[in-house]
Amino acid sequence: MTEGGRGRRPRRDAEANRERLLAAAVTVMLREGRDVPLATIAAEAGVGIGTLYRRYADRQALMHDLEHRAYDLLVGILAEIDGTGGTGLDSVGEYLARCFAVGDQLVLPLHGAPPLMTPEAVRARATIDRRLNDHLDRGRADGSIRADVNATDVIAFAALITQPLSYGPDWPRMVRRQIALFLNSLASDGAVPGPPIRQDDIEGASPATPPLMDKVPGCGWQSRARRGSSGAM
Amino acid sequence: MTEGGRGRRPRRDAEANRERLLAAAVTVMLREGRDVPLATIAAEAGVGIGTLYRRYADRQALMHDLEHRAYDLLVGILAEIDGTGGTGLDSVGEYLARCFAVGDQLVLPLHGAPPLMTPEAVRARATIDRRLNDHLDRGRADGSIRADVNATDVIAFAALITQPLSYGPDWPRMVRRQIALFLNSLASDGAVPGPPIRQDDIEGASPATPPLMDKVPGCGWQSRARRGSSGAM
DNA sequence: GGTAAAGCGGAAGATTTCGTCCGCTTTAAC
DNA sequence: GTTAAAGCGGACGAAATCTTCCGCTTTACC
Repeated sequence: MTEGGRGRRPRRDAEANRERLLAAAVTVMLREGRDVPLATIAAEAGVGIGTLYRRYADRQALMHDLEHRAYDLLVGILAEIDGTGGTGLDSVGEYLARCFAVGDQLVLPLHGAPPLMTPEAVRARATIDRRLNDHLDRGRADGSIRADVNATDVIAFAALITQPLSYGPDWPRMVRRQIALFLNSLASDGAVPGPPIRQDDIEGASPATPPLMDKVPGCGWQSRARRGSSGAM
Repeated sequence: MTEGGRGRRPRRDAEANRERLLAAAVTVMLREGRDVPLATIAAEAGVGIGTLYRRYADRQALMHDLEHRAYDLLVGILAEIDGTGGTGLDSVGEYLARCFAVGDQLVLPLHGAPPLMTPEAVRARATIDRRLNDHLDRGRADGSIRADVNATDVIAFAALITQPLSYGPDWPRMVRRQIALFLNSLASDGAVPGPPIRQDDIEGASPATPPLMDKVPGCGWQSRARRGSSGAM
């Protein structure tokens, strides 16, 4: 921002600890669920609880940082795929497969809470939408993808398959089948009812009575403290 | 069980309170997330915290009862559909639409924790699998459904779309599109890679490193107390 | 090396939630 | 109406988690 070149350079260990905290958060939450005590995360990272609180004001701040990292991951995947050849459908399939592969990393911050609205997050989502639409356009041009689906449909499907479900050891195979069925649909020519939904429809809209888990900013996502502090807000 | 006809009949208000507790649990969890204090649920139900604890030993017991109720709901939906006419594909579509419609009720107990293994739960899942396969068979006979998909594929998809996501007010429309795309695939004749997965594969398997959220019996699902009591188990 | 600022760690107090306990109320049976 | 058992409610002690605070350590710069 307006940091200028004035102050002293930040300490190297500080940045390292930040990385370690994020990685530890994923590891521990994968193991014990999203509600692990922050102390457990700090311990996994090998730092004191004070260090965690220095970096992140509360649980929510940590989750937000994880969400940013998740978007980086997705944008990175799309960048890699851009280089690959194949039809538009191939690219979409590759994207979905890779999303699922890194799902554990995404699912923690990305699901269960309303999308983050920071400039970076909004920009990342726009980028993902644009790149996916490019692939879809290419697919329509090369005849591998039907006309009436768009990036939002792909993103919605990706959101579904990257969620944490516990259906046992066969789950990955089951999801692969779901992906195959989805790609099948992209290639077929049946009609999808209703108008396509564009990213702007979602991005602009108010959170409006989401189905679950986000009264104010989050549920399990925000610190359990100060739950009832502001009443009806 | 071996209750016999011996003892006094249970009080009517006791059963009423039980219903009220289950309904309140859904309401409140929908509003504040799965981790609401049990006291909040009791308050919503209009009973004392003591009454809740009389009925349910801990949070997990309550969740299990909710899960049973969720299975009842699904079996009920299938029973209703059996009467309906239409192709096999129509029936599957109707099932998915109704699953999504009652998704809020299902999603609380059914997702995020490994499937319940009580006799009733196992039987309910078997019933659901059987009924869905019947519809699929009928669909294959009437030509509306391809050969290489089975009930497990439908159940997996249903599990995906009934999850709690917060993608704003357009989410229902987006899911309807996903359902349409899925039905499209059922009707098309592309090949799904890999062998179909049968219900037995899942039911019999050990929980085996599920992707998230179930170290021992649950995470947010079990009481937060006694978390670290038994060490490595 | 010396110095000052930044970062670190963990103990301690505050807060929230759990889960029990026991006296009071309601119900079913007579 | 009476009685005894079952059910109810909420205060209370225990336990877990959050969050702050401050003395000690490490780093960047000279």
